[in-house]
Amino acid sequence: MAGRPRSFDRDEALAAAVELFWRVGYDETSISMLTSAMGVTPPSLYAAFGDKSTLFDEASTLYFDRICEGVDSAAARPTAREAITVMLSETARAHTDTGTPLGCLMLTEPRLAAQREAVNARLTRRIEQGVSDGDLPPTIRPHELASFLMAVMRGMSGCARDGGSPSDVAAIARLALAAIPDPPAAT
Amino acid sequence: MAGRPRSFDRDEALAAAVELFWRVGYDETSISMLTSAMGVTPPSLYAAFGDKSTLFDEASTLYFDRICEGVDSAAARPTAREAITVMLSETARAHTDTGTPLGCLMLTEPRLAAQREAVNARLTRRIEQGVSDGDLPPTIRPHELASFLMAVMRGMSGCARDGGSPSDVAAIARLALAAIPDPPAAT
DNA sequence: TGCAATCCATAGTGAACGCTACAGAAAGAG
DNA sequence: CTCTTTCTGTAGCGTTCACTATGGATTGCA
Repeated sequence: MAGRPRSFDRDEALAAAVELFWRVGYDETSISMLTSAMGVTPPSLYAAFGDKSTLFDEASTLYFDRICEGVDSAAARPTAREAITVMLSETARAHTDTGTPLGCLMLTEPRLAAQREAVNARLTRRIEQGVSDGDLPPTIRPHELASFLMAVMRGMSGCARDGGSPSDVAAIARLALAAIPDPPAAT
Repeated sequence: MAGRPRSFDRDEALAAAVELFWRVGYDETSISMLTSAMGVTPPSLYAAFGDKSTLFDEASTLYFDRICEGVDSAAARPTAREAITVMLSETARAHTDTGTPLGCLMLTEPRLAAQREAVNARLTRRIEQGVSDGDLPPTIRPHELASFLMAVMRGMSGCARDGGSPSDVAAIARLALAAIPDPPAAT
């Protein structure tokens, strides 16, 4: 019932897989690249994580959870405008962080459309809240604004991956803010 | 000196390659997929177009030329704001055109960063012209606005590929226009 | 009709892919 | 110690990859 314990740290290996998928993408990442980066032989990898697709699911879910923390943290700001401002500037910073791969795995990987849709939904709800709080004008359509912000962040990710400087990416975020109308001044 | 003429139309075969690369992407497109789509056997493909990378260069250049026609056509509008409006709405329409693959090859394919940079440069020049014409305020930085618009269009491409409806994509374009400031009214 | 040139179809190259069978090594349980 | 269980390393499975050698088919030209 006991058996030999595994000789590697599963969490560390998974973190290495996240970094690799993030930097290279799913299709371009081979099993041999994964075993090298994770410090594990193929049979150990398959025993611990299943096949490549299952491993990617787990890795991308781990990544997604971190994204959601950032989204929730930004959404906790008192006004929707502040929430959006924080989200965009934090996105600009993260996408050009030299300590991680450039851009965003969730916004880049074609097969993660469901994650994007989930973030879009959270963003939509926060914007709806902002409308009912009166810090966004009632004329806006929350889902459309959320989709616009998702599009901008995806564009920021692509700009970062193309070698755009942190200030280039931050400028995109700053200009996007100009698209968000102020509410009519309540007297 | 004469020799047997080729039995396929080179332009038609190249157009099929463009469609396939556009729909599937460079890495995910195999030679066998290309030979099927183009109606050509591998030796004929290699004789007519060189290797896969060379074929992609030719196909993406053909695609790029069509993009540039659209950009130039939009840029010919009398004001920069009109030019941008046309460019965004035409992009929204093209990215969801059911007669072609969804999204944009140039904005999607990682190795086409040079083409994106070229479009960004054209856009920057048109915006500079708009500033000097007085139909954009002198406070804007042309390169930043161009990068913002590129980011939005890339986001529109991703939205379309994720299954966003034409009206979803068009809404992104419409909201982006709100980010462009009016010039101070010249009396 | 024969020659030279060019293209096409079959078939297969070596390499890399995702994945796994197998046997030995390392742990707890008795 | 032995037994059982689980992990590890080697080595290789079948498939697909990009790409090409070879030989026959089809043309223009003499």
